[in-house]
Amino acid sequence: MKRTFATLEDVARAVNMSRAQVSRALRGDPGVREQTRELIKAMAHQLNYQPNLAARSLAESRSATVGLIIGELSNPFHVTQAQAVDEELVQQGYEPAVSLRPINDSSATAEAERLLRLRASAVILLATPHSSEAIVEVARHLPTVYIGSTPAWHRQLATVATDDTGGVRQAMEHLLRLGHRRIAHIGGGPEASAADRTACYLAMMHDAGLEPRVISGAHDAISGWKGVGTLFSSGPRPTAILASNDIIAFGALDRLKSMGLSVPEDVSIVGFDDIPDAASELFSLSTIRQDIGMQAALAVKMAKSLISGHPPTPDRQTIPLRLVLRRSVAPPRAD
Amino acid sequence: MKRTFATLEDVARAVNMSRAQVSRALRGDPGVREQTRELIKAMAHQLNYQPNLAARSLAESRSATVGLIIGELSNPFHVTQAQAVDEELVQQGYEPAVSLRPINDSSATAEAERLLRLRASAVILLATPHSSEAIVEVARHLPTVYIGSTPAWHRQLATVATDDTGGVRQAMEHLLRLGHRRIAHIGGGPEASAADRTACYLAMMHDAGLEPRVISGAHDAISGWKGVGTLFSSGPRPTAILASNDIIAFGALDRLKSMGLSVPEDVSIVGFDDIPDAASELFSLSTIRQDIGMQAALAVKMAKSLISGHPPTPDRQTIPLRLVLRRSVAPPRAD
DNA sequence: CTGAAAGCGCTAACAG
DNA sequence: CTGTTAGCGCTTTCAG
Repeated sequence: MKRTFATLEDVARAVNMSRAQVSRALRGDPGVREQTRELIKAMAHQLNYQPNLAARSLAESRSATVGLIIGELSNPFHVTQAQAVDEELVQQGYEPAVSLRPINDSSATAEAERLLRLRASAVILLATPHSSEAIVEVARHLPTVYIGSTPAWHRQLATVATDDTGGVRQAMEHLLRLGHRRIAHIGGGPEASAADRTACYLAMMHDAGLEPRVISGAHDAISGWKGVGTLFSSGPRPTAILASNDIIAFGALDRLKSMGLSVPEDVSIVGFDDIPDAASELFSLSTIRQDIGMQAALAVKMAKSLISGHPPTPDRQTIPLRLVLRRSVAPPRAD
Repeated sequence: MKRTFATLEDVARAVNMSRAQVSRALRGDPGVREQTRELIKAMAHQLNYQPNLAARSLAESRSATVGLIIGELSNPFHVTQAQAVDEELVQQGYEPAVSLRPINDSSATAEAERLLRLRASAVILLATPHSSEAIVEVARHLPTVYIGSTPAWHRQLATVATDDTGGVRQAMEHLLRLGHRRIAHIGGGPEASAADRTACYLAMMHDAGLEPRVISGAHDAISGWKGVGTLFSSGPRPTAILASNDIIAFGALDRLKSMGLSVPEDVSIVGFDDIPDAASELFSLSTIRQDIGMQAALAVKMAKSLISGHPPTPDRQTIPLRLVLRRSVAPPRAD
């Protein structure tokens, strides 16, 4: 079953021309008579010619491959982000090399070396690895764009950061303006994004002269579920909950419903990320939207600069966020 | 910033030997003195040598690349499946080329050609594309393993099928044995897997002399949510619901809770797939487990046969399913 | 066990 | 506009 492919040589012979000319014609190089190009293209098609990308990158001694490493595949936000970056990469003529293997601080080097073997010209890191050291370690190997909240610097590294603080601020201001006073927060794990959100929540509560209430968990549904359990089992009941991400919010929403509480009448709730399901009738979750398309476009643009050897300036850009209001938020019940 | 890499030549020169021998040593070819190999390896490491995979596959005129195309990235089941296949592929020495772009019947050819350019030696299709024609179309291009329920045949195609019927049968038998009589079904879309599940449900209800009740939707949460709305707004209330997959079940569960109904006291519910969240406290969903590891291993094994030119026999194997009982199922309330 | 030589399929630099 | 000539970095005979 070993198939053999048509080569440039085959096409060249068939049209009685040189390999070089065929190559030029097929790649859209200007120096080819239009008529010739048509002929060549037709023959290539007829012979079922597909360029051998390995040969090409060997000859060009560079490759269009850009690695794409995804944080948590179990997090729909990361998956959506990955799709956006992938699409942008393809659009810009790159060949994404996606890795589904979870990468942690210690496997980062191994993954980078894998990309080196593929002669990837850059890598885009989605919210992973967690530590700045590990991020820098990757950047030491090849041009790197990191999308996430962890601060890290290296001459071969550019960062697309999320304005976690600005996002939380918008959400909190809205809740406060509506009259909420007992606002609780269910936080994510130790990653920078979660930590930043929690820190901003605390600061805002403090500034408003209110008593903060933080439940810490991870960026998953069960944390939201448990968090609500804890929040409503003792102490004053919150009238609003700020979740560190949408998944937590979903878990929280679920628990509230099974406790017979309704949203937003009894409790308002705000998430973070605006993942696809947030807009669904099922949740109709107010949340802080991350503009994934903008992130992706910026990340690829930065990768391009890095590849060309001109690190982008600034090497860290922050994408603004905005609050999207849906049915999960209302003024507190007058009581 | 154009980095240049150490080549085999560089290492060879450094140890005063030929490229050929260095190549052999590094790849673990037997014909090398152990001491020499050590020396070479050390030098390669010191020079930070990373083999150029493009050059290798060009020289070998074959590549270790295997494409992996994922059905719906928004479906956690598919994502988990993809990770399992990816891991198995790596374990077997292949280089997965994952595609995040959604593939439909018409883009199938384009995607196959992309893989051809990469000289991928095979492709693994996860529940996509939907039609047998499109699946066969891919197989016409390169050795293909399809994991899913759509029946399709081609000499270069092997299938890992799910025993949808067996799975539904187990679930239904269990519900019937517990005494449920009003069992409703919320179905998925037109794909083969969903259709097979629905067909089996209908057959089982018929055999038991019971009145079937089918709500059709898609394999997403909102379908479950809406389905429950419909089921409980008119007609006799079901005591059990068989969902075509776990996501539908989650949506259903959610709606039931907000309607003040409790699971399993008021309604039992069974899903399909056993995605990671099903086991969570949050849902504790009884479901039909697909053994993802077994699927992945079989798929890669089949790919291997196909690549070596010996199509596996049989070319379609079915993975058995089993019912996993959790808290979402109980006997019907005596009324 | 080791080396020399011949490509794999493509692009690039230089002539016409 | 088109052809010729060199490689890109690696594996693979085929000789020693």
